[in-house]
Amino acid sequence: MSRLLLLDGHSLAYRAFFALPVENFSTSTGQHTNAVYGFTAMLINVLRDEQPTHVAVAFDISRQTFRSEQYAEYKATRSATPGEFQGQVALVREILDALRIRHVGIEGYEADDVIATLTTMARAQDMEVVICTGDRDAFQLVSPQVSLLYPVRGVSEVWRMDPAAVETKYLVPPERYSDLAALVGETSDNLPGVPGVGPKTAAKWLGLYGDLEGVVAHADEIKGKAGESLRAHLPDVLRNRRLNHLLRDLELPVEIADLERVSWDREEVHRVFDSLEFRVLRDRLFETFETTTDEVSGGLEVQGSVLGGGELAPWLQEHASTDALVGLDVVGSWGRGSGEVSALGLSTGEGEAAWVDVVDLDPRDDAALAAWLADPARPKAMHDAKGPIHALRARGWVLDGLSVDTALAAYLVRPDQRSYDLGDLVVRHLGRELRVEDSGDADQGQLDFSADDDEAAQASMVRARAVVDLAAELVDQVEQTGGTDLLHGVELPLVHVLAAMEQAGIAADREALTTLEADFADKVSQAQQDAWEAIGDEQINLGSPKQLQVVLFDTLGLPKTRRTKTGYTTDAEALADLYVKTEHPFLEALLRHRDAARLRITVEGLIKSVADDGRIHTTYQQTIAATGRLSSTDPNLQNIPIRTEEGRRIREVFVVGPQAECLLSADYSQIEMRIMAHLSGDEGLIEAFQSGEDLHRFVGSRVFGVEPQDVTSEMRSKVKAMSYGLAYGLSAFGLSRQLTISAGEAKALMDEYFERFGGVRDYLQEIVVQARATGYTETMLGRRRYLPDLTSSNRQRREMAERMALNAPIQGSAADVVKVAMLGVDTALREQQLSSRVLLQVHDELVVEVAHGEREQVEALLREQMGRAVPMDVPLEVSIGSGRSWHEAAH
DNA sequence: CCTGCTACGTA
DNA sequence: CGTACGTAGCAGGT
Repeated sequence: MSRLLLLDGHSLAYRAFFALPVENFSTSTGQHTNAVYGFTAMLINVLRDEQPTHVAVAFDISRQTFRSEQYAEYKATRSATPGEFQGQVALVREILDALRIRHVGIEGYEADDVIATLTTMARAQDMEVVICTGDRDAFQLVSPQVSLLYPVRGVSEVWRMDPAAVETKYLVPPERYSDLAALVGETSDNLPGVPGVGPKTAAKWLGLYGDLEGVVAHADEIKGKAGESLRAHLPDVLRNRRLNHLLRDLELPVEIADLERVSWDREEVHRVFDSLEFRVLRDRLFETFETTTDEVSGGLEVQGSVLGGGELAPWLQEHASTDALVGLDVVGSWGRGSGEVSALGLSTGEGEAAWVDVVDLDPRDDAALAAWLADPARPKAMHDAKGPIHALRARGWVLDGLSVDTALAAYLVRPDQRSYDLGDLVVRHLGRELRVEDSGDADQGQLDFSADDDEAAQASMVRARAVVDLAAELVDQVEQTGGTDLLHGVELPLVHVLAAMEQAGIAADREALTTLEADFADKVSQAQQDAWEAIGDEQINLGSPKQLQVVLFDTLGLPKTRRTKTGYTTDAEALADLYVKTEHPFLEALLRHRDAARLRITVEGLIKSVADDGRIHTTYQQTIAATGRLSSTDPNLQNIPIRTEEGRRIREVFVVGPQAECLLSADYSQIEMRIMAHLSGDEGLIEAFQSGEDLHRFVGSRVFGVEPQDVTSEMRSKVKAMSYGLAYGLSAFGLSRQLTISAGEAKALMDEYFERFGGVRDYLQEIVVQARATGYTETMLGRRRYLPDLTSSNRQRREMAERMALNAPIQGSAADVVKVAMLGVDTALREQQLSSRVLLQVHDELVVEVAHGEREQVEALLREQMGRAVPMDVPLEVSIGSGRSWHEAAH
């Protein structure tokens, strides 16, 4: 039996809007999403519970309808749509498009008329109909084959209204509901009914005289006050009835057949849910429908088996001895620069597969495997290879010939995804499930392996197969988006460099760490004492913003700070501001406590991450930052303090290893500004860098029209803030706030800047124009970032996307340059047979551990490789320092 | 135990 | 109303 589900998009979204607190639902770009969320959650539930074969969503197009033309006051009492709701309907439509659910709206009519018409059409084909709406007018459509889901308690629950339920609630059958509503009136539509007549009286009359026509015909016979009132308001009643009657014969642009459920657009679903930051909802969507819909055509096929001792060498010979790509799945564990392999799954593109438990390898297998892994002429496809590389290496196997990493390829195609899970990619790009294709042939584990082993083996071989298939698809997509050079020339070779850096780690001075921790802990308790004392010894938790707010704004009655979602901010800037105003000693102690607590926590984290070899091995993430930068986790070594004296003490604990001579830190000076100069081609800025003059002094002299030597430090810091701000899409308002100058002064400063450096202005404008047209920005090496929000009708989202568009090519090109430099440095170290090693990358800085006697050579090599990483119209200046610790090496 | 929020460190 | 990250503790939910 076919079943049509009809939803009233506007009414449900509107209900959701009021049911879910708007402040709890917004994206990082500030888009409110409570209505979209509520609607989508409800849609998923209803689809799951009703299992419709056909679906459509009806929308009101505008408030002007034939009803408001006939009766100007129709719905006139409804208050203006809240600003936070506006725009969310468009997002609901985006979700529906992604789910491939048709939505219909007809100018001049209401969603309910569309629903009534579709109901009539579906009934003509003998379909069941389920209507989901918060509008009571639709009760008139209910019949034995047409039920209605009416949301209650916000949107968390629905009541199923069938004829019996309508009658129980309103005392009349559904076909009389409009008559009843005409008599009683509908406040929300601004349709006044008969004063003094409620549902009970109306139902009684309708029972007596059959229908509204009968009631009207016998109006004279009805006694008492109610009868009098009815006769006085008959015109209203008739008007109500005319207006609440739903039209069932609109001309619609769709037929019932068009509404049949089809598989959704996976790519689009991910994109839309990503942009709305609906993680839980996305999971629920996939969980609920993954098995019930048929958008994936099945699992993956492999013909393979568990190999025993002595079987791997011949298998490799037979299936992996050409330049055809082989998928490799490493089973094991890894992290913090090391790992362990327990098994390997392999598969050819044809699905010839094998699995081996590494303990089963005999010496011949081991040798054959080692040779195959290390052979650059035997191309391998892997997914997220860096971890597996650690695991293989720990077993003595070196990997070469990594020709595709599917995680990296997927990252280049779409760099703004939150994860590149293999299963997701398989479903998304291959339209298949990451599981074994059911062939009905259960004769896989012929040997005496346990079922668990066999299952693990099958899963691993399927992953290997998935990786080969994905590799082909993704390599194609990378090629189409111009990323092939970036993939093969930069990202793939970089995997090995990063693996080596992680494996090396950086030596830590444990004693110094312990001393620091104790030191910071003392400062924390001292500050805590002082803070508590300053508020009459009330021992509040200084780390709780909530408790702080009570003390600051209630107990102490200090002036309120900037609002946050949950109250008033207690951030350092605001507290410092309050201190200037009030000089309250609590604030000084609190700020001191914050600083010390933060440093202590950083040190504690570092202590926990010192490995047995006395070194800290971070993990670099190569597929996280949408701009192309690396990120560092567990621990993050890219945010070790440097700005304050106390913070810099932490850098003293990162030291040269016992076998090495010193640490060397090499960083690019003003790389982002140089990239801006290069990309914009601005003559003034290029001249600034070629002149060798201090950049900000040079720019300051142009902007303020004075000689470079007459640029004051105040002038210099202003243009410095502006220069950097420009790369982030800074506005005049933001500049004024940051420099605490008037908006007018900030505006004048920016105008003058752009007047002097017109190329920069033109470039920044052009980036946004270009990105809006193409949908993406590009770095110097062709790394793309897609920014669909550039055409959003929502100003906040659009402007956010514009700032991202300004920044992405600059930050991303800098990332490109540093990555190329890392490859160059790595290669040069090897070619010159040096044993010095690159240990850390901090965006524009490389930290190298220099082996004895290599300092000068390494320094020259760094200058050379970093300086000429990518040819540019301005010189890339590298500044280098060395010392026993990272702190000493800073310069 | 998980998640969102606030706060804050780096480039 | 300035981009890109990662981490930690709190608070409130499960």
